[in-house]
Amino acid sequence: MASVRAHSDDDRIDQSPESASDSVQSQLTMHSASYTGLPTHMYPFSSGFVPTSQPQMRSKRRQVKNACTNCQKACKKCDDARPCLRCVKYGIGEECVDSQRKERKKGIKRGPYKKRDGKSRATSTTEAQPDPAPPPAMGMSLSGVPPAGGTPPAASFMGPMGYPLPIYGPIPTVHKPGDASPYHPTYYVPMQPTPSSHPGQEHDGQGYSLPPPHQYYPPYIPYGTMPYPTPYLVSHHRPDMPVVMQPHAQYPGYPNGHHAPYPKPPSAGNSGVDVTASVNGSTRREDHADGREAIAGIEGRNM
DNA sequence: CCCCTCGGACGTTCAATGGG
DNA sequence: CCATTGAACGTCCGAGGGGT
Repeated sequence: MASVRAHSDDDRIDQSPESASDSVQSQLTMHSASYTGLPTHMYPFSSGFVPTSQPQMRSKRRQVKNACTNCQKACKKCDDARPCLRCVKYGIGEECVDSQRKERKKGIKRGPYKKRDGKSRATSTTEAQPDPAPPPAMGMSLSGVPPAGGTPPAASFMGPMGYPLPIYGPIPTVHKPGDASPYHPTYYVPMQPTPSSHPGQEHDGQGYSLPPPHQYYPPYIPYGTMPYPTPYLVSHHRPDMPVVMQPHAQYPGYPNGHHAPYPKPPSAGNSGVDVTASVNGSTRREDHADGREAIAGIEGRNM
């Protein structure tokens, strides 16, 4: 997941230098400390948080379990929320549905496994860190206590994105594939911009510009008190998308049912939201009768 | 300059395999 | 049975090119 990169213009919220268009930052994704317990979100720290003595390292890229169909088509970053941020931005929240996953092949024969080179019993996934001082991927432990050993994390008590842990919200439960799409209301409590988080920083997960505090401090809602449908009424509280959504009725269906041009997202000038991305219909992949042929293109590509 | 396209790097999942 | 392996499958970064 994800991180944020500051941009000189306030609207960029993406962590990647990628086109502003799809710079829909998926902070939600990185928030859910779900999948493996400890989130391995990407680029968690602004360079300001990373000791300069250490080479800037990218933490692992974090992926959502299941991108929505729109993001999948666009090969763009999605998040766990539905509608995802990108769809919300393009006003196609109602079309934001999980993509369908192929079933994995079975019965594939495999050759004999390579022998381990005799050393560690580290598993492939829990590989013993050869690095004595592994990068502070999280810069924290779940307990909020800085991990023992190694270099002191740059932001020991910060959750991903630098949100202080105690108010970071609940640790979502792990869901297995097939479970109903979990939704955990996520409360975004913005960190204070740091002097070091300046525009243009790459993959630092922090440097986005923040709207005035009154715009991005979400109301505190105790976990569990928000009814499930809420996400459809109130957009995810996040500093970069302080958008109050209307019920789906807000989104007019496409004429003929599909593939009309996405509405252009509101202009950056008036919302502080990333809107540099226009989704202009003719080129949207939804018109994917061509180009990457929508899903077909994806399948064809065999990504 | 902005935005879209898409190749390919990278992450995740999980069946097959191997060892205790 | 469980740990490990490794390939299938998925996500999405980011370069490059077209459009405005």
